[in-house]
Amino acid sequence: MFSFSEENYLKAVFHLERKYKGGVSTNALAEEMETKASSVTDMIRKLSDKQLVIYKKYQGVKLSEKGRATAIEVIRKHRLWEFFLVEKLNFNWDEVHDVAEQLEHIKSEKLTRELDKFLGFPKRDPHGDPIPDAEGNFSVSNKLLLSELDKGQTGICVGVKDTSADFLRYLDKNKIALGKTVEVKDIEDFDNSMLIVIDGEELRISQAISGNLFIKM
Amino acid sequence: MFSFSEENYLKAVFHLERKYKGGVSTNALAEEMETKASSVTDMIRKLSDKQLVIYKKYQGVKLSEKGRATAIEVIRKHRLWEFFLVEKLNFNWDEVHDVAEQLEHIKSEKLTRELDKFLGFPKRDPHGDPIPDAEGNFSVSNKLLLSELDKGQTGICVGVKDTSADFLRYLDKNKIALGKTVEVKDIEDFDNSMLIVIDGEELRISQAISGNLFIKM
DNA sequence: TCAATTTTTTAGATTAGACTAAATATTTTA
DNA sequence: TAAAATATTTAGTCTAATCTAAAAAATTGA
Ligand SMILES: [Mn+2]
Ligand SMILES: [Mn+2]
Ligand SMILES: [Mn+2]
Ligand SMILES: [Mn+2]
Repeated sequence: MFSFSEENYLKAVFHLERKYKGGVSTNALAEEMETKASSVTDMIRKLSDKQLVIYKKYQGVKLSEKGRATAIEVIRKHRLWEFFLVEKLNFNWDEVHDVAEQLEHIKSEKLTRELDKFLGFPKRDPHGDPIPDAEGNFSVSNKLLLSELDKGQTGICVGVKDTSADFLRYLDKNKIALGKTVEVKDIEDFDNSMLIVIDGEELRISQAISGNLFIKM
Repeated sequence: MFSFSEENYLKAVFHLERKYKGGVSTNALAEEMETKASSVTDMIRKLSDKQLVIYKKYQGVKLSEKGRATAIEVIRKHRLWEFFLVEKLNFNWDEVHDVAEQLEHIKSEKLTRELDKFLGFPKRDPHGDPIPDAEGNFSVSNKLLLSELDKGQTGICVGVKDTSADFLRYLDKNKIALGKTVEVKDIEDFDNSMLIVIDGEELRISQAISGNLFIKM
């Protein structure tokens, strides 16, 4: 059907559309894909010819319905595999991304459907991101960043914005995990660092941390 | 590490070495890979440059130790994934090959190791072929073809030579499965067809069938 | 508003892997 | 043992996906 590269571009456009509502720019896409703008222009043309994106020169791209469905299907597979790796194969949540980047391109409807069933139709991946169902539907919960909480407020960790291994291992090291309750004890005006309580233990975290942890109140 | 194409060629050389002991010819490889001899020559050069095969012009190829280890690793993954699909995801044995052809190229040592463990270190894939262990070791049992049995002899089905969906579905339809006992009731001289007994039922099979079913006595 | 800066596209190359057609080497057979 | 047949390699082309450098369009801001 589509090449790995085409699928990766579609996924990138999908993720960037949240931020760039009026159309995703060539440069934004080049940065996301870690490639050159000229390469992006080439690929955009190709995706446009295949009716996967809507493109007018110098105006950026948007996903077509077909492009969006394809992107969501790839994301569904990525997250299902991440769930599989953590739940069944003893992977830690900081180890799954690169493998899922490969597995998301395996083409087999039956495989995806049966994997989903085998895993019990999970709703969220190990990083708290929603897993689209077979029809491409997924919940967008109204979570907020820990950094947006005020002193005295309490919430539950439900996801991470940054999914880098470094950040995830920091969280592991400090016993911060999805599902746990955090309370904002104090906020330092100077650097916006926070004193939080988690598992009854006090912990001081920088804004680099609180700005990458999703909370539900 | 290596491209999908390189891995597929190595696998093909590995399988063909059984038949062509003195070196696998360009044409044999071209047929196995369903490609042209000229493409094979190109790839052989590349594999030779990478020290994966031993090659002298016009003399065919053999795997180097490094090439053999790589081929075995790919075959290990292929068969582990086939086992996974049948045992955990409700695939039938005639549906697994194409998906395994994709999955065998996923690069992650941890994934292979943990999948193996998760599956309970299986020794054989759904078609009766041995699954190499993490060190690349696997048993080569001395099975023979059903067509080699004489009238009156009995054996257990342990594998299939042809793994095409058509053949496997024929076996399913006729209740022939690995592990079952077959008895050769009669052999027709004219066309070598056999009258066999399986599950207490008589069945007449052509040589196309008996020549593709492995038996252990 | 128009020159400078930034963004995007175009032009031209490169690499992997495949193909066709032609050349050359090897093997078979008369 | 020399044609004939077959197998293999070489030469040249093609496509997908990438790159660099240059050109062109859009945006910014003095
Ligand atoms: Mn991921
Ligand atoms: Mn994830
Ligand atoms: Mn197979
Ligand atoms: Mn198999």
